Amino acid sequence: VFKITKYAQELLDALDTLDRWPDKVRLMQRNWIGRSEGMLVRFALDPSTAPSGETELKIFTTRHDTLFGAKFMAIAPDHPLALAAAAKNPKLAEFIAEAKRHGTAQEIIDTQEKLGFDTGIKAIHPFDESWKLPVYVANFVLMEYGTGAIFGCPAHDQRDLDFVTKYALGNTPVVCPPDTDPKTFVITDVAYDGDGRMINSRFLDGMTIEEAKEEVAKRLESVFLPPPERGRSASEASRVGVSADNGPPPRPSPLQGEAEEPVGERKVNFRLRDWGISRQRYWGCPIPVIHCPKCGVVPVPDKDLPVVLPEDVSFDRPGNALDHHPTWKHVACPQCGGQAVRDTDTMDTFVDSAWYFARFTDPWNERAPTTPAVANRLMPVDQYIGGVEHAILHLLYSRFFTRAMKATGHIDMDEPFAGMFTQGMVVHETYRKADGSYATPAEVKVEAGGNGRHASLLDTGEEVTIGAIEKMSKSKRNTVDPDDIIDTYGADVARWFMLSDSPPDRDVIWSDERVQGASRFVQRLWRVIGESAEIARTAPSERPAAFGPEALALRKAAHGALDKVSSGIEKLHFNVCLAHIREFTNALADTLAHPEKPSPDLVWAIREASVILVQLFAPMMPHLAEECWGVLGQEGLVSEANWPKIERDLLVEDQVTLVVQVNGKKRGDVTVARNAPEEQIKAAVLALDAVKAALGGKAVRKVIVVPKRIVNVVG
RNA sequence: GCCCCUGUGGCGGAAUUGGUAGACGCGCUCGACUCAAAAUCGAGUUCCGCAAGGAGUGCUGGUUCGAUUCCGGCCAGGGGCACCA
Repeated sequence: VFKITKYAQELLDALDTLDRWPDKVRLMQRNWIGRSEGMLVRFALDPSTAPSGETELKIFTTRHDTLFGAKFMAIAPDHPLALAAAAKNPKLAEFIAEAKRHGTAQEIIDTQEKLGFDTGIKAIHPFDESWKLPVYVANFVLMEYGTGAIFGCPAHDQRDLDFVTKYALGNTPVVCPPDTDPKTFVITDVAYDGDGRMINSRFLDGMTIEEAKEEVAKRLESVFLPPPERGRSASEASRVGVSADNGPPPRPSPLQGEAEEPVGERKVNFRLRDWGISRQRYWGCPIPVIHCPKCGVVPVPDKDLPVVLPEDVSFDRPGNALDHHPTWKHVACPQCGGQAVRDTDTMDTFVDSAWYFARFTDPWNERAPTTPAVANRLMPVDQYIGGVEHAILHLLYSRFFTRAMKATGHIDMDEPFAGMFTQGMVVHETYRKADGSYATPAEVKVEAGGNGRHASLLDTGEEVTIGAIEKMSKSKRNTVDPDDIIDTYGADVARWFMLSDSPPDRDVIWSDERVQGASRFVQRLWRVIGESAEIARTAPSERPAAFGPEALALRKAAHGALDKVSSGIEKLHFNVCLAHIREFTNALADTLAHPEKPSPDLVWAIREASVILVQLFAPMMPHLAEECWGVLGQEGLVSEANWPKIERDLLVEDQVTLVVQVNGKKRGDVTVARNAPEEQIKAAVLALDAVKAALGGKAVRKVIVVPKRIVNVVG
């Protein structure tokens, strides 16, 4: 077991430092760690009812403000007190066995009734020794969380309310919602968990929930009782109740022994549980431990590490193949040399994935898992990419493991992944035949008819219905074969399609029609580059001193695209980048379409543009790009070329077109010099016929000029 | 049940974070080329309207000169956790 819970707070706090992680993933981890602030409260037991001398019941609560709404206590079926009581009560034992049988099944939990069994044990309210609460064993209380025991406050907890309704224990509201008369406020079948003021709660009355929590915590922390082992009488316990209504909280008296413990203590509880790493299966790293009948559990000495799995295993029997292996597990004990056996459990494969990235920084190190100097230089991972399915376990374990490796000196950092990105899946629509069975995309022909799309089987022509778009799976038969894709379209088309069709964090729908669109674009690119290369051959080697309007327009398109794609890639906005590349390709193709013989400056611009174009799509379509690079007569490989330099002055326009609105509605536009003074812009706008018409003779109240964007005339 | 995210044309999706909604593409329509088809090229394509014009980013209120963007309330779809006290 790895004590990941020791790091719960730290793993939670550090989430705030991971500013390049998706909020969604951080939130999921936060919920998984599940911190809640509450109190541990010791309820004394009425000794005459305790099954075997128990003196108290310790519970965890986050709603200590509602202590005066308590109606019962409930303990988990496997709580020690429940087991002690069951030992003397066969009916209770039966109830516990029944509750455990249902225990874990997911679906059942939703529908399962809240059942309880009254043990006959009575707990004493910490603020009133005369107030006795029945202790139930209840099927909805979990031993794994908190102390496995709760106090039930039906008015403000739905589960408790459901429970109480069944066993007729009643409820007392202790928090009154704002703007509600406490005298008429009652709880019937919906518990109130909102904000409000305390009622029916003696010294807490009138306080807010927060104030009440604080008051209860202060009082319970300052009352001491002997620890449970020593045992004590109910009258001793009654000291807790000394705090009379509205009286000051009692102080610990000097008479009380040092060993005494407070009745209540503030406690932070986590949902996160420790990480049990043992698995009874072959596929995992063996746990490097040897069990010796004389020496007990002995770790495998460093010199014998790593423990290697046997390769001659058979899986013809159910159970653990390692355990069945005839020789592997038998070894000499490293301490006494006697006969001993290896642990045949292997580690959870999440253990391996929790630090492989650190190993990758120096996989040649034969002596140690990492070479700290190298790992510290290369880590953390700048950009980690994976599916959301790993948002919690793998990523949390990796964060924990990195901290553990810091503690053991294998790496000197806390967080393994500086940037994190969760990409979507490739999904596909499904096709269902009349008999309900699925057809694969390869068997189906999809046609777009007048009223929507239709699908039919290729061989028989049978109509099939187009079903939901789902994650590709064998059972739904909605998979496409990568080999077929590469044979038909090539890998570059597949890449281009997947990048262009959806933002990378969303699922991409594999659609043959759209893939054909990508394929057409690839053909077009090849033609455009071919034509450009033809012209570019005559380009002057010297950069022209001046550019004509057409050359200038092309250069602006090239550097504009370069600018947008460069920044888009950084932000992982690949689909938008690809749209800009297409736009730029269209601009280049338009220039090439002119029949006249281009002037030298335009030829030079065409060569510049086509080189930039190839470089822009090279990250997405490396094969095509290298071919084009060669066609353009460029040296070496695009993949090794420097990213082109943006000429920023080409991005600045001398003239800007401002949209003109009247009362927020677009009525026209006006083109002015980039730095035109506001007064000049206003005059130009008010002179527009469209503006005059829209105003309909009304006086202008205000003109709002947003530089380089918009002018709004308010009439 | 609790928490979170997302709703934009027939479809996938853009929109410099409050400033021309629909970039780019798929599909569709028309045209050119062709005996014909495919491919290619050109034009069009949010809706209503012949048009002028009007409406429009799930619905509904609000803030603002101006809202897909911000705020409140609903509705729908998806995801996470799930008897967590």
